[in-house]
Amino acid sequence: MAAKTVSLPLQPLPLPHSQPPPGFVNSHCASLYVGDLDPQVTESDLVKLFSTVGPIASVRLCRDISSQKSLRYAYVNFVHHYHASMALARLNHTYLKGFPMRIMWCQRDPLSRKTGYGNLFVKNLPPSINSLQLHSLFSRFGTILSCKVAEENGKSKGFGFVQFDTEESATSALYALHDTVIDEKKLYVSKFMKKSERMAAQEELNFTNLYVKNLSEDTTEELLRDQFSKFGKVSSVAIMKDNQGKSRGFGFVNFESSEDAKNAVGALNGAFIGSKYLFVGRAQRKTEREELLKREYMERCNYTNEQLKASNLFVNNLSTSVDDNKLKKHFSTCGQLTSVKVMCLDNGISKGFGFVRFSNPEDAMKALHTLNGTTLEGKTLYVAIAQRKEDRIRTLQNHYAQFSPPETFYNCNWNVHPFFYHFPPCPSSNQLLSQPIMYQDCQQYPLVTQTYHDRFSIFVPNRQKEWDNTRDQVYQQHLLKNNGTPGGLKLDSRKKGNKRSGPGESTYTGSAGAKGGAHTAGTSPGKSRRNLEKVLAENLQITGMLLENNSSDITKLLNPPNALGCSSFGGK
DNA sequence: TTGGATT
Repeated sequence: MAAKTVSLPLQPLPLPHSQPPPGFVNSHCASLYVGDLDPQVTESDLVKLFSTVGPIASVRLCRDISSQKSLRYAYVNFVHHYHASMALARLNHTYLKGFPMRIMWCQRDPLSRKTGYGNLFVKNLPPSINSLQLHSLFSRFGTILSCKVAEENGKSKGFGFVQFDTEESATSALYALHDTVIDEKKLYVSKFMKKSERMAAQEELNFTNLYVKNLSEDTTEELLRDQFSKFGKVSSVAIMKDNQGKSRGFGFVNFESSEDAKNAVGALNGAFIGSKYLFVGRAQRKTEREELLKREYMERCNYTNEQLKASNLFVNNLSTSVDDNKLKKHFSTCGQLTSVKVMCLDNGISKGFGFVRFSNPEDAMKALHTLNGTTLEGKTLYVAIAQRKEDRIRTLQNHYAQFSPPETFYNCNWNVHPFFYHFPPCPSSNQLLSQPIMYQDCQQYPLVTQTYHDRFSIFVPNRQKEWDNTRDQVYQQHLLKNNGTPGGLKLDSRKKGNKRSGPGESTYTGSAGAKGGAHTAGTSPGKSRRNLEKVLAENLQITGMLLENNSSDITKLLNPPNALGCSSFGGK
């Protein structure tokens, strides 16, 4: 059946050391998972092959309990971690009885396999790329846990999988390698999605049935039909009613065409109909809704409260033209959203800020890092981890307590430096709640480094220059107004003391210091951005080479010698 | 052309 022949090594490999060298990788794990085995592979085949690398403690080939047929995977337990590590480097993707083995560190916790964390799907691979080459191509972006090209009868099926140990590595690889041309084929790289998830995504694109809520009591099915028919042929309208025949405030409108349904969502979601603002969105099937709720619940169970908090983002400086849908569109590029809300006044006009909740904190962090400072409808977005109201009040009160000058500061008639205008004079909790501020504290999120800047600057790190320029302009205008003097301050020594403790002074120092803080902190957006840029730059070079060179050069490029200078055992 | 694992 398989085109390739048995490929046991012809002679035992030379062992560079019988014992792990001092200071070698800290892990004690010496167990490997060996998958995708030929069904004919036996325990003795595995022992024979793996013991060429180092002493083996045990091998277990998993078999069906009743038929005793091989389940095509095994555990190989070495005596030493070092030899396990070496076997992984030398034998992964090599052929045993015609099948390339997929070797991984033994990972008993199925979570990463089940969730698809860091997992990519790659398709449109040229037939020349096998698992080892795919591994080489992706390995520059991080640590690969598992990688394979799907094969049938020894021939590539043109697609494969690469799972990294972090989402960050996977995202870097995706951005860098998607659309790269190899052997005249343009790679397609995406996040791995289970079939059910893809079907659901497809369904989301092709829906015809709409869920309509927030209906006023007097809204009739006829009125709804009238409104929705403006966008295309409506096949049914139903408002849900209670036992007394009273509207339950929600219903369904089904269109004949999915395009019309989408247009209706765009136009009528948020529209004022009857005496209320409608919510209009894709109707979910009952099972789908139940599944979603169940999944959300399960996902929440896998995260700590602190991480869950970090799935919700606060988005400020929204244009009044941005509604829930536009916000959703802008943020859904970073992952699956579970809710989007632009906060509005009673008259439906946007308050200029909103909240975006992702299904997981990783996607929320990606959005925070990639979308903070981006432009939407002409305005520069400010994105931060959302805080609960009570946390925000506490943070702000602490903030003001630290920086507020004595009461006399507010009562005097100084010509105050314009930097001070950032601060309202009376931080009562009512006032704190009445308007959004530019900054929400990140201290609750465990993965974000705490710096002075993180806690106290009201300025967005990667917009720092723009902010500084704006403030300089404000200050210049201020100077002009005051005949070129910095406000004509007449300070006695007491007042100078006050000024030094004033909020504007502290903020200015804090934000200036933040430039260093934001770019040197271990997990800061600055570093992440730099890494990504580096990776992209490297890839551009590689892509350039791939485009220019012929296939033999490409093979060399994709198939560098592995850790021990040995590319594989035969097979090909 | 979208995966996976019982020592």
